[in-house]
Amino acid sequence: MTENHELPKTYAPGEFEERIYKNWCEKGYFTPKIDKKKKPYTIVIPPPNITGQLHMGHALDNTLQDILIRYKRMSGFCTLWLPGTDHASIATEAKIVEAMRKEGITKDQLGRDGFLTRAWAWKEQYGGRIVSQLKRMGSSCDWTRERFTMDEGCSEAVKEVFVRLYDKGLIYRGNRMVNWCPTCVTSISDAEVEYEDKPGNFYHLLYPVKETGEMLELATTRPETMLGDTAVAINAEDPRYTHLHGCHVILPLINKEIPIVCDEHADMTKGTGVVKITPAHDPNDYEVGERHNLPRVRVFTYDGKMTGAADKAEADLLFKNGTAAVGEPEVLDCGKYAGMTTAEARKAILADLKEGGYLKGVEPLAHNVGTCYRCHQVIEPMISKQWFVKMEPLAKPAIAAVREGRTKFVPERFEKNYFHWMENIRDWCISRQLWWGHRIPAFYCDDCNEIVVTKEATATCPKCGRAMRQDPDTLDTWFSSALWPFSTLGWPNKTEDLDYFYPTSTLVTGYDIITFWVSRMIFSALEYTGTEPFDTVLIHGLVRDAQGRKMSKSLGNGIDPLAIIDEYGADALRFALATGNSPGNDMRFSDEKIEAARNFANKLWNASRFVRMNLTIDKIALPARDKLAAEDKWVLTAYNNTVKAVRNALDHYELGVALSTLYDFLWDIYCDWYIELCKARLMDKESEGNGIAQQVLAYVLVGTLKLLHPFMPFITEEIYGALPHGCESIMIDSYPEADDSLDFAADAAHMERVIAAIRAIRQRRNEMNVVPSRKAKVYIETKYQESFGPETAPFFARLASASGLEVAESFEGVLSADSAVQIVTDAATILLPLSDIIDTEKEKARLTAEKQKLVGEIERVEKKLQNEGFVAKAPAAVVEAERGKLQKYRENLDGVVAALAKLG
RNA sequence: GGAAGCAUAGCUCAGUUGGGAGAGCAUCUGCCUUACAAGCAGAGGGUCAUAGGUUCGAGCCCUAUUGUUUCCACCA
Repeated sequence: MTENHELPKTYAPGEFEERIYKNWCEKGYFTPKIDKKKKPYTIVIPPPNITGQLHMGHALDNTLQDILIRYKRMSGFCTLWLPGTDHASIATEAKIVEAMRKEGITKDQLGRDGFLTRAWAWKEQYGGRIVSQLKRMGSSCDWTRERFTMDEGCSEAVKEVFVRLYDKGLIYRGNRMVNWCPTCVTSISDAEVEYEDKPGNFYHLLYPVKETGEMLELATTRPETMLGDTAVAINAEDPRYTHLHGCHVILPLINKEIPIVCDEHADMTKGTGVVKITPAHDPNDYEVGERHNLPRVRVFTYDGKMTGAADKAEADLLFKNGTAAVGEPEVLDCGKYAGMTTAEARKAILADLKEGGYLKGVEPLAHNVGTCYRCHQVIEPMISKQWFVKMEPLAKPAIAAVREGRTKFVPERFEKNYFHWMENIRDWCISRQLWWGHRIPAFYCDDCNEIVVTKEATATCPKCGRAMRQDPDTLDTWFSSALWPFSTLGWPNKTEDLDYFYPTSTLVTGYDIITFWVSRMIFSALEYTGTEPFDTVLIHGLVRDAQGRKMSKSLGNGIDPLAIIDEYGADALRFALATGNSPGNDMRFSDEKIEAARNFANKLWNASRFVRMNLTIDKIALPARDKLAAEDKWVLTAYNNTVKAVRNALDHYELGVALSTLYDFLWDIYCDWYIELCKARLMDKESEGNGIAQQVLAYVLVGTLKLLHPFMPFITEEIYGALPHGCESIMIDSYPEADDSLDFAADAAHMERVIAAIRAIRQRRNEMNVVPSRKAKVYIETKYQESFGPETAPFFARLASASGLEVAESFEGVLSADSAVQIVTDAATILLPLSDIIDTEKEKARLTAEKQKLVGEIERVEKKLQNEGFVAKAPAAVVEAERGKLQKYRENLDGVVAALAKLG
């Protein structure tokens, strides 16, 4: 036990948060010692991007994780919260390229090695920033185990997985339709495409039919793709076009003959029922092309321009020397359009179509177009040679794991999202045309087209012995994130950490990355480790601004968590994020919320200061039960109920509920009532009661601090250190457990009567505008005289402006009705001799109104109790509670009737 | 087109086995009552979106409707 210290007068979190965090680190509290006798509890952090700064989403995510991990640590688990960061390939590369652009340097000028050197320097510079920001939040991560998705171990795991999947036939390379971002110059996966509504036009074109000479009308939103058309489709059932089966159209502008095919894709109910087919630049058309064996003609370059002679020559060479892979598209020399951007080409082509009489009309049309989730530019469907993961065999066990409850989502409804995605899954495009990331471990022989996939850094051709060339592409950043729960614990090696801490316990993340990340971790873990990666996925929502808008850079409405910490303290920030937050729901962050949080911290601080000031004991030990006063038993009962409620809420991931339970207990029960009730005993230094009050005050306070510690780690540690304490730090002390020997429900009822009387007196005095400085004697007529013993007199004096207390069965003949205000509760009638301000008529009216109300209540309850269905079917406890209510109402009514009778 | 969430006090939101609705902020009244004015004591304010249903009993469960948000798919 360290020496107790005084608490400064004002709550100033800036004074102690940093010191406390440093001490925790130095003591090594965050680093678990593997103990086979203890149960492990593991959380792996969702690794923030190295490009990032801490934002409110991180703050929420990490607050929730820290609450769980601290709760479990104090509950005796061997806890590991494993931190780390993500290389975020496309996001980081984009930032570095942008920085280089400002210096006038391009990637090609720098070269791959030069670029990577620069990227690692970037990582060194910015990667640590977010870590130090997490520390300011109070996150109790084990920093000795910090990882990075591109560190040696994680990279090893990535290679291992790639090779295994390739050998198993679950990774393949092929020409497929992919989402292509011409701005980032890379493919992106389906999950990375975001659809946005953009205004556009519907262009009605006319294609001449070769055999009949008629003009066939069709509509398109993207006329610039027409040069790549290799067919026109109609529906076989469409009576309008039966005569065209087997015919051809002449593609305008380039006079190319292409067939009319019958395909289900052509929808008779839409437009003219005719659709142009561009297999190289539209996913649906691609499939039509597959079904009808149509040629694929590419007309766009990978950086968003129209193809020209050089592009055609390059592609033709592949076909000529036989190195073109299956599905390789032909390339068109777009002639006069070559080199134009797609936007320029659209304009030029439309002008030419119009001139040739091939443009029938234009109508405006708002439509949804896919955009890149990083740069928000329109994505271009392209045929491209990429690496894919075959998803179906991997998805099946992942679906079963959740369906069978081996991994649970909280709240459960997110399972539906998960199933929907998993059950409709398409193969995962994992190659990216980027440099920053895990390079694909595939090697090619330029001579004999041999492919070798290996974990080695180099390869020689097994056929001709020539040195092989490594694939220049890197892997989707989520490929390494998918391995995070086990790669960080040492997999594929059999490490002690992996053996003990894996599978992990809880994953905490936002609903926005369930498909990107959570689902991929689940199928990856099942495939490689044979077990699900975590027991429970706790999903939280987004943090929005005070108006409910998403926080975003473009709106400029982001709130910086670090600025909040500077102004209000990390505990206040954590409180504001945790309180009222329910799983899966978005929340708003506002000044009012953070101020309320800070006020609560201040309340706790001052209550503790008060207790500390009055403390002369140096060890906390609950006094013998028979020494306890009624108010002690009352507060201990409430405290014990709070322990139960908080633990129950935490065990069900209802962190917000747990916190508001603590808020209510600390503020309403402990501060507003119990401390006030103790003041009399505390002032009387000589009495036995003084020591008793100290003990109970301290016991309940320290217990409450421990309950609060996971939510507000700094302030609770600081106060704990100033009070008699059992451990060198609150964070390694034990979390309170319910103790039913502290349940004094029967004795607490006495206190409830006193409190009800005090409340009634205050209310009456307030209504009558009696200032607190005017004291009045309190006469209590009651049949519960043992509840209002002489020891309660100071309560009335202090809390109800009483100048004295008299208790009797009746004061008939002592006080007349017009000389005292009559206040009726169910346990007592209270008389206040405030004769000069009594208005008898008003008193009558008030009591009559009360009587009416009580009669109504009694009728309602009686009716309920006479209902046979209710008495027979409702639980006994509910029926009993109703009977209790009825009795209270009746007692209350008797009092009111008697009071009225006295008034005449 | 498919799915999900939300709709409760003026505002922001809690309300988990269905048993007479709560908090914070705001408003009004009165208090420097020696821990705290970032506070204390009180007050007002709600057909729990609408319409049905199940039940002895519905804010909570079921159905439909309206408004709103989000996700997924598609839009030639």
